[in-house]
Amino acid sequence: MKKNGKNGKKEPKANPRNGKKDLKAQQREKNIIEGALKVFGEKGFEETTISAISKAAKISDATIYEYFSSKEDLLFSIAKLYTQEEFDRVMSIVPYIHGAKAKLRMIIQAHLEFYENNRLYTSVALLTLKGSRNFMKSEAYKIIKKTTNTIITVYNEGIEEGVFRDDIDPYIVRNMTLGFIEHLTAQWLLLGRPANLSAQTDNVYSMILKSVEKDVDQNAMKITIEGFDVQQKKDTIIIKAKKKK
Amino acid sequence: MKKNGKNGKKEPKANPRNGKKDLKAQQREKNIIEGALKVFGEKGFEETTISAISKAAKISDATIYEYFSSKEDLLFSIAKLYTQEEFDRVMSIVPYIHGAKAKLRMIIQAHLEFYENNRLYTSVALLTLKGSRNFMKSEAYKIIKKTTNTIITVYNEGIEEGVFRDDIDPYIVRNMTLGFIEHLTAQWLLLGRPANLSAQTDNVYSMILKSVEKDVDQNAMKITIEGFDVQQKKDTIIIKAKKKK
Amino acid sequence: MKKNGKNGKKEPKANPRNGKKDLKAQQREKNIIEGALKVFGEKGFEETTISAISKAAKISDATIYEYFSSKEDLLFSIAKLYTQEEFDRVMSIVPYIHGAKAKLRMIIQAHLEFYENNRLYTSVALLTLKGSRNFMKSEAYKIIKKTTNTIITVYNEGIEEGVFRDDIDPYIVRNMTLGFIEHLTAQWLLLGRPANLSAQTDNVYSMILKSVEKDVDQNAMKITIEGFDVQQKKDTIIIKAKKKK
Amino acid sequence: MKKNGKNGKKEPKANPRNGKKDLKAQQREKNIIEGALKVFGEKGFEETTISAISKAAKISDATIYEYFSSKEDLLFSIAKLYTQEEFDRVMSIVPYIHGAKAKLRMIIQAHLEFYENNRLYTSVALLTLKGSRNFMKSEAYKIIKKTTNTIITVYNEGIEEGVFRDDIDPYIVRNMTLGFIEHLTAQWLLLGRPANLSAQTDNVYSMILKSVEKDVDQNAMKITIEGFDVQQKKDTIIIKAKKKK
DNA sequence: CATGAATGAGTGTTCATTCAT
DNA sequence: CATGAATGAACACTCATTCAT
Repeated sequence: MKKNGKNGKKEPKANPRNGKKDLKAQQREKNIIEGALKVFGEKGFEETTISAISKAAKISDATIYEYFSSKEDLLFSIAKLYTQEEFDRVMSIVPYIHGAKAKLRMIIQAHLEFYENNRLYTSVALLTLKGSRNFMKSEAYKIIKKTTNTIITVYNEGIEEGVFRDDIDPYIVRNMTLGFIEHLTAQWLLLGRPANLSAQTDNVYSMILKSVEKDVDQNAMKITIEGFDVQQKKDTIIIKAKKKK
Repeated sequence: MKKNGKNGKKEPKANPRNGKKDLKAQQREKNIIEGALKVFGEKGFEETTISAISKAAKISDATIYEYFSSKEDLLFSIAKLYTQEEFDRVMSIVPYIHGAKAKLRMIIQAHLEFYENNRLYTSVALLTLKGSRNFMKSEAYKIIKKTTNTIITVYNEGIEEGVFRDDIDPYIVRNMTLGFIEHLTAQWLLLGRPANLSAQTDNVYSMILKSVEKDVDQNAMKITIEGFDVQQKKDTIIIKAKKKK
Repeated sequence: MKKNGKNGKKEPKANPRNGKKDLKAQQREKNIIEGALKVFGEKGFEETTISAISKAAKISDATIYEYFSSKEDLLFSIAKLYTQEEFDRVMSIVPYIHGAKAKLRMIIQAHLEFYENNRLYTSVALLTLKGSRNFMKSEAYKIIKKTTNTIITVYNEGIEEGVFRDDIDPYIVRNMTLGFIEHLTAQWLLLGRPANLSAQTDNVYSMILKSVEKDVDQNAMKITIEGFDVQQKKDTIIIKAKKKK
Repeated sequence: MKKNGKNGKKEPKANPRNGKKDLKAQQREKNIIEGALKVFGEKGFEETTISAISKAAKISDATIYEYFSSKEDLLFSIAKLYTQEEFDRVMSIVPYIHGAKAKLRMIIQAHLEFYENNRLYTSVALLTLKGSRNFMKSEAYKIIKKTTNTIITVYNEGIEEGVFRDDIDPYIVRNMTLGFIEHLTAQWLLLGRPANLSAQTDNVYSMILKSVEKDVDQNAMKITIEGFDVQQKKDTIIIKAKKKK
């Protein structure tokens, strides 16, 4: 962004976010976002021109500015919309999932499926937004954060439930989970490998699970054998006949 | 990239990569890369101007084009140089590390330390290069790939050694490892959390290890008790007295 | 002006006002100013496009920005150049003119001739610059001011010499003089009346003179009549026969 | 003016200047003009947006076009309204003023007072309208002209009355008078000097008067001396004894 | 080699104006 | 009438890149 440096965040002229916003306008806004998504997704931010977006949305350049205050605002608005929708979708599923492990799996699955089903958005999110120094200051980012925080919540639930280790910083868990998912997704996006993203759900889930679940260690198996002394060590069990008196 | 760029990979006018390249030239090239690193690292690709780089390197705009064919070439060259150097450094350590686990740990440590000690490059690598659609086609990317492939090599070594599970796609392991590391690094870079990156080495290592190491499961313990039949299941051991004949 | 609000006064890249500035550059700068003068003079500031100027100067749009930091800077630079040149010209004449009245006349004549001989600049100065809220803050304006202050100097000289009234605020004299000249010039410019501007020199001069010169009152005429007593009052002369002894 | 303006003087859609124009509409038109005056006065023509005016007038952009055919039309309409009102005001005073000198003074006073009391309009008139190449072709300009012609009328009256010199082109007198007044006003407007504009009435008046009034020359003093022939020339009086018969 | 100087090509954003409702 | 919404038409300014010296 260069030009017109003057302004800062300036409400677009005709985007009265006053709830009732009539349907045509709402539809048009959606249209623009779809168009923008398409172009941003294919070309990236800098390579995308407003004119290309307006063409894709079949409206005029100027009209875009009725709905969004700048090219960047438009970019961030895509994230806001998609993330909010996805967040709502996931949240609506949550009540049906019981247990932290199942929730963890669900989160992974939801992410992978979402990315897989929204290739263009994925491109925007992983290639463009992640590199944006301004995105993190944006409104949209807050929603993203809310979403990713569910991983922390679920992890903590798992600790409560006694299924997850309690010796890891939850932020690290989130880092691992998202890092894994996003890196995998990026490979899928750019290299086409794996071919099927959501099919990786269980692979990802099981690996992360290994990292976070409480060890099913031998302490969990109390071995008693009549007439024998049983000593359980880390990875050795010593069974000796009881000494006769 | 817009402008003039008739582009097409075009050898820079006066950069005879003919081995003997005199020292002054070599030094100057290094200079330019340092300057570019500084500016790219602070502003990102699009916000960086050639003129800013030339100022930082204390040479003229035109001279940059004696050494690099384009702004993008310069960007990628940074990656090439840094990655190569880091790769060499790591490779020089390898012989002193024995065992796949130790090597895995070393790779994680090397990455985190490198990122921590090269903040500007980290910024370029994670924020700029990762989002570049052209980077993957570049010469520099091949070197990166070579580097990241060591993770796969090490993982395979671990399988050979019997310390890593053999039921995971090595690419998934690489994805997890790099995804984890890079996500963590990005958080450090952008949010300052964790404050100390390389200090996370063991946390990261242990979590990844959990995911990939061979289960210290009961199969690893062959239990035989004279006079008894021992059946080992996943987490149950059934010990019955042998039937007398 | 819209765009790029950021900047303020930013030295154009390649306008090293370092004295020696080679001739080609100097010539080119002159060229641009001539081109700009032509277009500004014909169309006014807002109606003028940089592209029209660059066409008139037979160089590229971008080159203009090598010499001037903005469209407005270019506009003001015209004034700076012309005023400075004219100021120098007038100053070189001054030594040859003696007496405040003659100097006043010369100033009027110089103004009218200059305007008449530089119709385009006159258009820019009277129609465009005079309405510019920024011009008064510009460097160029200072030179203008220096020029117009000569009127005050001359007026004060006239007071010293005893040819001008000493009961008028010199600033008012300047206002009257310049106001008269400029209004007349504007009529000439826009309506073509009077047809010949500099021919009005004496008309203007004599009218202004009437306003500022010391009354040629009866004190200037010493009346003596033999055999009579003559008393001269403001507008009465009393002549009485001398008393006979 | 750029943009859409297919222009061509085109009657505003819904401004049936058919006399009966209802009061609400009349009021609204006034409203718009007041709003426009405020914004034009503060920002100048190009910097002023229709939207800013509509905001100031608390109506919609489109409504402005119901009353005025273009931004420029609106600008000129301000002048028309103000000038007409001022003209009417002055004309209503005229009958009470007798003598060309007094009228001349009144005109000067009226101008200065009007400018002083209508700072915003003054700004528009002196900074914006005076530089407009189109204004002179406008309807509004005719009214202005009618107004300024009173100076000529009064001057001619003065000649008739024998109080003004008859050897000056009346247009020159108008030029001097208006030039003086406007230059002084511009200084007041932009530099705040003089602090009090209308207080300059007498200064201005007396200076202009000096320029135009008939010399209180010796012709005004009829000298007769018994027994002598008195010849009065410009600044010489020749008194000769009458020839004895 | 190094560079000063020139420029082609590009684009986000603004805003006066229109018109369907 | 009043207006919300849409848009066509413009343009100042930037910068990567080239090339003569």
